[in-house]
Amino acid sequence: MRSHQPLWFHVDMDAFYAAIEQRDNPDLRGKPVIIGAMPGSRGVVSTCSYEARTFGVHSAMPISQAYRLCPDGTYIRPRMEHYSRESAKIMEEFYDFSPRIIQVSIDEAFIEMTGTGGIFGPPEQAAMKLKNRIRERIGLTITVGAAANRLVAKMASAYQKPDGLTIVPPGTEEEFIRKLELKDLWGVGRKSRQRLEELNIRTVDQLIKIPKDTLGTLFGRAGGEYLYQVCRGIDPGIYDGQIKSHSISNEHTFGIDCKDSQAVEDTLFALAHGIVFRLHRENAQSRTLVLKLRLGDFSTSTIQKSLDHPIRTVEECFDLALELLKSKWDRRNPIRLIGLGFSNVEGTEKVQQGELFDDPEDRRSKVEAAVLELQKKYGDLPISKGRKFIRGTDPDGDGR
DNA sequence: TCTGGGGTCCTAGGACCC
DNA sequence: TCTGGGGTCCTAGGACCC
Repeated sequence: MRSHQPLWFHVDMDAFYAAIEQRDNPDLRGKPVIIGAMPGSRGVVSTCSYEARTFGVHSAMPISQAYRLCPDGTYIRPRMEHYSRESAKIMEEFYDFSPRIIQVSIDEAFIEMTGTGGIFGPPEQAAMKLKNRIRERIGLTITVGAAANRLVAKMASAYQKPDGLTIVPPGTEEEFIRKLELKDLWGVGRKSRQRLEELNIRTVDQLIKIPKDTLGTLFGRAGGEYLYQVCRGIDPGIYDGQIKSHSISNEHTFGIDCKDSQAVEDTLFALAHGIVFRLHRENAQSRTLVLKLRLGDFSTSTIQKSLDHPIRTVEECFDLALELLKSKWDRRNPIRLIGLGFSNVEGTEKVQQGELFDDPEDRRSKVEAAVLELQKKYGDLPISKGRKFIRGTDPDGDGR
């Protein structure tokens, strides 16, 4: 069997949420469409159409600012379920081109095209077939980057958008990357760029000249190694599917900063409910709970606690969350955002059945499994009801 | 400008054990 | 009495990505 030159495509859907809304509603085509929070509320732009971008609007921009720049735009709340279904349809199409798909977000995926030349032709041809397929069957445009590894394919897809195609032939990686700005390097954000600028490094050319040891001293061992590789087009192994740990979290930003303990606790309960039920749904478990607080001045802190056993019930999770809240919040400081999450989430294979017996928490856990079944049947119960419901079925009858 | 919500990965310090 | 190195786990914070 002959060996093949590795070939990866990175596919990015163009202005995905906005493009779906424009496809579904012809009145919106050719117009600025902004998906995200509603003007007047706290929140940001999630995605916007290319027409909106000509006004200077972009992702992650505060919605208030977007509204000032583009008051006549159409503002739409995201319809995530709809977008997820469209995303799944697109992924299905990708499987006709290769069995190796790595979906990295709702609107992005890697496709390994190594050895498919005999079927789809050279990279240009294969990419055009893929783009045509998605346009014809889904009605959306995509941008494709092609290279010998995922890191360069990813940066190639960002090079020309929308409806773009950039191919970086093997051996020309460094030449391609030299055309980019530092901010275009994947994994180099605002802070790293600032630090590089302090050192008078403003271009990729300048970065390539810095010895690996020096980068290590400046950015830490892992950070230095990463920078050394990324500017040379060497893939350190991004998205290799090796997920070491996993976390599940929910957070909520109050419309107005909140110092009403009852309101804060109610929100905390809803968050606990959300993450515990997701844990059950994923058949997973965790011993570590993380509470996140963001105050009125936007300062953010977290506090976490690990137990010697998995947290399995909403009650246990909520009680622990309250304990963390009490230790971190002095009640005079209004809260902007409160978040709750599990970290170090693992699959439940490791649970020893024996230790579940005679455990009072286990009965609660079973009650919650039953509630989960009901929710599957009848849809999500309102959270406020959920709190009463679960407390009302308290198997210990101790009123907690 | 006035900043969502969901994540992953890394660092550094401290506790504890051998 | 003062001293070391390594490993593992936990915690808090921060950079970055979509």
